[in-house]
Amino acid sequence: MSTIGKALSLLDTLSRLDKEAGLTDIARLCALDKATARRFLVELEKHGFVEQDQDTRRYRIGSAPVRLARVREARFPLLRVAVPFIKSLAETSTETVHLSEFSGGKLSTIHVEDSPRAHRIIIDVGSLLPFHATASGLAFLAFSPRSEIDAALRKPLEKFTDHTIVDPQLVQNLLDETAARGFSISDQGLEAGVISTAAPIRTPNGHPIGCVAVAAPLSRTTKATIHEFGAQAVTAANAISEKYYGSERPMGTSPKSGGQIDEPYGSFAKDTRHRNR
Amino acid sequence: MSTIGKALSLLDTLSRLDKEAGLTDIARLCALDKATARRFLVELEKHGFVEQDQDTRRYRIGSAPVRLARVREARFPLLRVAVPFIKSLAETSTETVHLSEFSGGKLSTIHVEDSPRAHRIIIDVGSLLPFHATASGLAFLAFSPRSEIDAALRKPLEKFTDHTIVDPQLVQNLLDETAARGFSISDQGLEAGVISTAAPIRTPNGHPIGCVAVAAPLSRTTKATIHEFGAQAVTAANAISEKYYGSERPMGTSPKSGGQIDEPYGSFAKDTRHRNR
DNA sequence: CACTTATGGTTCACTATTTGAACCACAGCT
DNA sequence: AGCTGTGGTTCAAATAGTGAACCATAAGTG
Repeated sequence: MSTIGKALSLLDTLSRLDKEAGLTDIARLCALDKATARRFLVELEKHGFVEQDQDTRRYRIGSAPVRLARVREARFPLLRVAVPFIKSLAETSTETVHLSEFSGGKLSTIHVEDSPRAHRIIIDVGSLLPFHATASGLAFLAFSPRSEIDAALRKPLEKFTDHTIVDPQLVQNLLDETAARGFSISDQGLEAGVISTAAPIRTPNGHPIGCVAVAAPLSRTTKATIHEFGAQAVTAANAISEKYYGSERPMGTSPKSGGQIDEPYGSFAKDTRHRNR
Repeated sequence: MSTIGKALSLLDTLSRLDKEAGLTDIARLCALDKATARRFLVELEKHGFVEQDQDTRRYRIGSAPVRLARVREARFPLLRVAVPFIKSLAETSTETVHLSEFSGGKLSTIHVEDSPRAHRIIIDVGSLLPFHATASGLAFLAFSPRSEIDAALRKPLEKFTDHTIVDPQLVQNLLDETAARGFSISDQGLEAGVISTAAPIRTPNGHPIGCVAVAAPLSRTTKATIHEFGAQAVTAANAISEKYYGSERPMGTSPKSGGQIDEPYGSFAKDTRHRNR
């Protein structure tokens, strides 16, 4: 792997820790030499990607990503576009709704709106969503090209609960169902007692970039409510896709396929949403 | 320079462009070989730091920084802490107020609240603030260690307007005044007809991390109003510093800007690091 | 229609950068 | 004192990075 790749992996690892970390820990977690880890950290620090606490000598994510994120969001405001829809969906569903984005080969949670109920599902911003065991992962894969599906299913599939489906063929069946239905369902795939449903946010040419997902305690859901949440997730995800790619692009792109998406079931040409804010 | 440094500089350069860029342009702007630029871009893309438009083949900032920024902000919410103060200051001053952060050797604008007036100063998020020619730069330097001041003043100082002060000794005088007063004043240093005043946000041990600045049209300001804005900037900056580094308690009260100018130097109690989760 | 001049992308011999075992300095413990 | 844990540094050995020259394609241009 290239030096750049290693340094960026270090950054990634550091960002997934839930506290600031010392040099030795970072080196161990990244499987790097201490000297190497330090050179990386120094270099990353020069550019503001990490910073070292003056007192504790520990390292944390720096402020450079904040600037980059703002630059990206200024031109490409996924969060800004998506959050109102996520909020609205959380209100109407009264369940926890979260938004994920595909980045660096992984699907990460980038926003969460908690359910207003006392008994609710808690999801952390930044958490990773395994493809085979979460509704978001299934929804993302179901609309991805074959090559990506195959690549994901070739890896060993971790069994998180008694209900996690780890047989690639059975996962493939779920993906087929998802593609046909427009939204995925994960019944306790990652966490016992939690059922989720998700729909993909996609580029104008149909490539998914993330998902909208609703997570609820299994105990208070029925097949009907889950399907209702799924349909709402599709509506929200489509609305986000449209807003995100629709009016936003001053640069001349996609001369063809001027807005039509080759979706699997003809649901969302313009305004077939069930509810909207 | 290390490979990592070069790659991160590329990322920085790409982020400062105001449109997506092609391979050749990127290579030229970064003074890199085309092959090298491409290898960097591919590597950065693998980790989500850039992405390539499928249609135009141009590159833009990817979504990985968005995730990193959220992780940082979750533990280190400068924007979340600062924005209410900036807003409040923009209201009471009726002038444009902006927030800058030091990162990677440079001072960048990370938030702007526009003046409500028709005649107002426009500042872009992401813009760089030269140390000798802006109120923010002066305020930042004035509270930095000698070594950093010397390093900044050793470089050639660009003359942006007829009023820009480029003599290192004269800049040093401004810094001394700023340190004594607690806030800086830049009279048309970067842009003719614009006067600004700024105060530093600082760590508990006094090291500046960014600035709060007020920018107004010269035509409607007097010495008295500028000093009033300066005092208000100090109040806001100190309040932000305190809240940012002070307790881990989430925001309770709304910002009050009615206080006096507290002692501007080294007034923060040492504090143990905050925890998370 | 051949020619030019852009573009993005690739190759591979050469060489500069990265690597890591061993090192130091310091701090807290026993 | 000695031990064991930090963070941080060194330098010969080896690996990873480099870039001139290359290809393929597309859009002009006479």
